[in-house]
Amino acid sequence: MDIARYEIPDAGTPVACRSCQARHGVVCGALSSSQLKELGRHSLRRKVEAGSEIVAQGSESSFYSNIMRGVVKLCKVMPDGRQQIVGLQFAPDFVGRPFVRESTLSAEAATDAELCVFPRSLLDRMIAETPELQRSLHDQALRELDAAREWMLTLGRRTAEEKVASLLYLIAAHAEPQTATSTAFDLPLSRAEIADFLGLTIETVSRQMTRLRKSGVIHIENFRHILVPDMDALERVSA
Amino acid sequence: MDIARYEIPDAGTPVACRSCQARHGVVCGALSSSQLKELGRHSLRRKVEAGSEIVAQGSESSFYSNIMRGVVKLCKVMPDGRQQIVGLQFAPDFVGRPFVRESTLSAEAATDAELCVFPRSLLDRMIAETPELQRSLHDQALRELDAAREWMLTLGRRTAEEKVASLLYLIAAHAEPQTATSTAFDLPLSRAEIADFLGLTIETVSRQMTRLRKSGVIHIENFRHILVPDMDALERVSA
DNA sequence: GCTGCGATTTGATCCAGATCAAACTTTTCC
DNA sequence: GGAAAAGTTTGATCTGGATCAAATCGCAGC
Repeated sequence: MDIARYEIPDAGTPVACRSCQARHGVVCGALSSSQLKELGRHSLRRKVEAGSEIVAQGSESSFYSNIMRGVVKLCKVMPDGRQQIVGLQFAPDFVGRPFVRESTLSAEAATDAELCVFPRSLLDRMIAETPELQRSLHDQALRELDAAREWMLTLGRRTAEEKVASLLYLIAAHAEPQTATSTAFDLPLSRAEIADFLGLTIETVSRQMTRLRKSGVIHIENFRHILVPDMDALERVSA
Repeated sequence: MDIARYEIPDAGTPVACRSCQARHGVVCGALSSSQLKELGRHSLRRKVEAGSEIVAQGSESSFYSNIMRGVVKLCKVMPDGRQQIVGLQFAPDFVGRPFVRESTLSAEAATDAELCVFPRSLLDRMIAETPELQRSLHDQALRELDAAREWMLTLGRRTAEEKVASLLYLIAAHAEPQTATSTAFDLPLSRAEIADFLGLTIETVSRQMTRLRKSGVIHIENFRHILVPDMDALERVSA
């Protein structure tokens, strides 16, 4: 198999993926060392900047990726332009839809990110040969399904304030805690993206952020940097 | 393994599951005939009536099921009683959350239904031994994930009328078509359940149903029986 | 057939969040 | 360093769907 055949525009350095060889992650944690080596030979480390599309909605993708660093948003767009973010993925998640070529959603880097990109055909073969890998991907799919259903509850039944608090809580839970109770992080999403995640408008998101700030549940610095002095308090307002 | 150990209250007739032996379905289609026989020996055919709970939110379930007949709704409830239906499952879907014992949602029969119930420990062993079964369940999980994400778009970005039309379209798509364009079916959900699926109130659901009826997109008989003369028209108003 | 009850529809009013509009803040790029 | 552009906040007003209230329908039980 020749890596050039799989080269994608602006694909980055064709080096074996060190992080994969460290066996972390949904895919690489489930592979034997010879499989890791083979995957490494056909992988491209690719830096993508915030906003660039990884997979387009409606397109057929010949690639899967592992997220090495950064945040990826999964997005659905209606013909008239209405838009909904249907998932957020963090390192070391796997990006791609096994078994179906055509994507019903787009994947886009929400922050600057680093991916390990490899050909679909190769991983599909490894999935078929490696029950442990199938299990690992099955497990990720089930975790994503749990998360999606939790978000359905948020979208359908929570108020605007609860929605914003829930999203902040979700993101904070992926950041390093500062102390036992407090956490600080940079929001990976703009107000517009938050609105698209929560089924709100940017104005409503902004107003609810202000509300949370005035009530002391969060501190905001420079729009993007958030400090949560007490995670329990944030959880409480997210209902 | 003794089936009595797994007996559940009011569990129904302990007969081998004929339909499973016919190899249809997510689970049974992936098993060898000896596995089918073993699963059959430990299965209970169980009739459940509309409204009865199959798995309770927050409980630990020792059972999985296959849906033989009927519709099952997956539901999340907030401490204050707000409620969201997060999935509908039809025969021959598999019901249960592999790998995690505690359920974060409840499963409830939406219509009178018939299930094939069997012990978690047995299927977990078969999953570990049978890549084909893992694959089949992985595939169902991914289909459910696609569906969940489609509903996130509906919940977040569609209007009340589009929501109601989308749900009718979804259910109609599971019914036998009458002619090339028209379909008739009995709604498996009450107005209250529809509201809980769509993040609306029963009054809004009722008004939108009336609206769709007055515009000729659907005909309603006896509250529950729906005729869709033109599926394309219904799809159009669901945006 | 009458009665009572749950499910549904219909009507009147209210309000959370959308929309429209403008100011302000930060970043980008000459 | 300054101007334009992009992102965010704030304010005024509107509206789709919620809430409150009542009538109607269909069915189970007597």
